[in-house]
Amino acid sequence: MPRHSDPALLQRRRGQILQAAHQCFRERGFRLTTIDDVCVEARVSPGAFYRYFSSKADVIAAIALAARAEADAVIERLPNSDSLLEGLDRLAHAYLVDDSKSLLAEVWSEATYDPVLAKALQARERISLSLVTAAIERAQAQGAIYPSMAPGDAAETLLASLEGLALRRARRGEPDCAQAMRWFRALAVHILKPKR
Amino acid sequence: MPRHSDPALLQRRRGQILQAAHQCFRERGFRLTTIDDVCVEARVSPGAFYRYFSSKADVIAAIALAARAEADAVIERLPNSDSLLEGLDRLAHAYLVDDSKSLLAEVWSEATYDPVLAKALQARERISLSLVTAAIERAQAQGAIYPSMAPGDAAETLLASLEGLALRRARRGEPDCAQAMRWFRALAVHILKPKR
DNA sequence: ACCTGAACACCGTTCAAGT
DNA sequence: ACCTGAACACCGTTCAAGT
Repeated sequence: MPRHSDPALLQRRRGQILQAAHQCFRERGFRLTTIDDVCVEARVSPGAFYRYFSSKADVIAAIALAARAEADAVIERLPNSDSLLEGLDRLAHAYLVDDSKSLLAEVWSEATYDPVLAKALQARERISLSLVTAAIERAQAQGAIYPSMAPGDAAETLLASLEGLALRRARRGEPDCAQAMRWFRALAVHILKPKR
Repeated sequence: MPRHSDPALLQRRRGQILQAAHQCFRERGFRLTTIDDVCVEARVSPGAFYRYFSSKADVIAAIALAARAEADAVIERLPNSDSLLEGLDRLAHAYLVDDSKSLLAEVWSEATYDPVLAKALQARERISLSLVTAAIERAQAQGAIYPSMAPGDAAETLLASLEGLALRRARRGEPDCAQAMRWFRALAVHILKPKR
C-alpha cells in the first residue's frame, strides 16, 4: 500500500469505503458485488479505492472479521454470565438471527476459497473455543452443569453444531430462527446436563 | 442448449467434460478453475463446451450433485443397517474423510452464492433427512436406542452437527478426521442413547 | 500526497465461419 | 450437426496524468 501522510484521512477514507462495502455486501453478497459498486457507493474512484485497500479480498476480509467480532463479543461475555445456558442462547441468537443481515454464512464460504481469510478466522476461533471451554469449566466447577464430555470437546461440538445449524438455515432461506435455536438448546442441554 | 442428434455423442462429450471438470475442481476448487482449464483438460474448445453445458455454474452444479450423491448412497443404506451407530459412523466418514478429496465444503460454499444449486441440494437434503429420521424411528421401535429427542429433531441436529464439523475441519486443513469422528460419535450417543 | 479515469489483463460467453 | 477460435463483455487492478 502507498505512503499516507495524514492518519486521520487514512482512517476516514477506509471507514467510508468499509461502510459502502458493508452495504453492498449485505445487498448482493461478496461475489456479486463489484469494486465499482463499492466505489460508486463510497463516492471514490477505483484508483482511490486501491490506495486504501490492496484488493477486493482485502475489503472482504476486513468486513468478514468485523462480522465475526459481533459473535466474538457475545462469547467474551460468556465466562462471566450468570447462567451458561442463557449465555449460549444469546450466542445462538447471534449466529442464527440474521434475517440474512449477518454475513456469517458468506464469511464461511469465502474462507473456503481464501486461505488468508481462513487463517485469520482460525486465530479468532481458537480464542472463541478457549473462552467457551473456560465458561463450561467454570459452570462445572460451580456445580451448575454436569457435562457428559470434557469441556474442550463439548465446546468444539457445540460451536460446530451451531455453525452447521446456521449454515443450513441460511441455505434454506428460512426466515425464522426459533426452531434452530430450539435445536441448539436441546443439544446444549444434552451435552452439558444442567442442574434441575 | 442446442439440438443434439446423436444421444450417444451427447453422453460421451458430457462425460468427457465432467471428468475433466472434476479433476480441475479437485486441484484448484470451483472458483480458481477456468473454463479454459476444463477445456484444455477435456481437449475441447470453449465453443464445444457451451454446446454441452450452459454455463460454468451448470458444470459446478452437476459435479456438486454428484459429490452429494456419494454421501446420499451411505444414507440410503442407513435404515437397513444392522446397527444405527455403525451406520452413522460410515456416514460421518463419508462427510469427513476427504483428504480434501471430497468437495462437500466447496459445495456448501457454492450453494451460498448459487440459489439454483441451493434449491437442488435442498431437495436432496429433504430426502436425506427423512431417511435418517426413518432409521432412528426403526432403531427406536426395535429398542436399540432410547433417543432423547423426537426422531426428526435428532436427525436434523445430527446432520447439522456433522456438516459443521466437516466445514471446520476443511477450514483448518486438518488432515486427520479421527477426532472429528469421535466428536460426532459422542454426539450421536448422547442424542440417541443406544442400549448398553 | 492524493486523486481521477482511461487502459490492461483475465475470464466467462457468444458467434461467424468451416467441415 | 458439430466444432473451432477469434471476438465481446465484464470486472479486478494498474498507471499516466492532473492538482
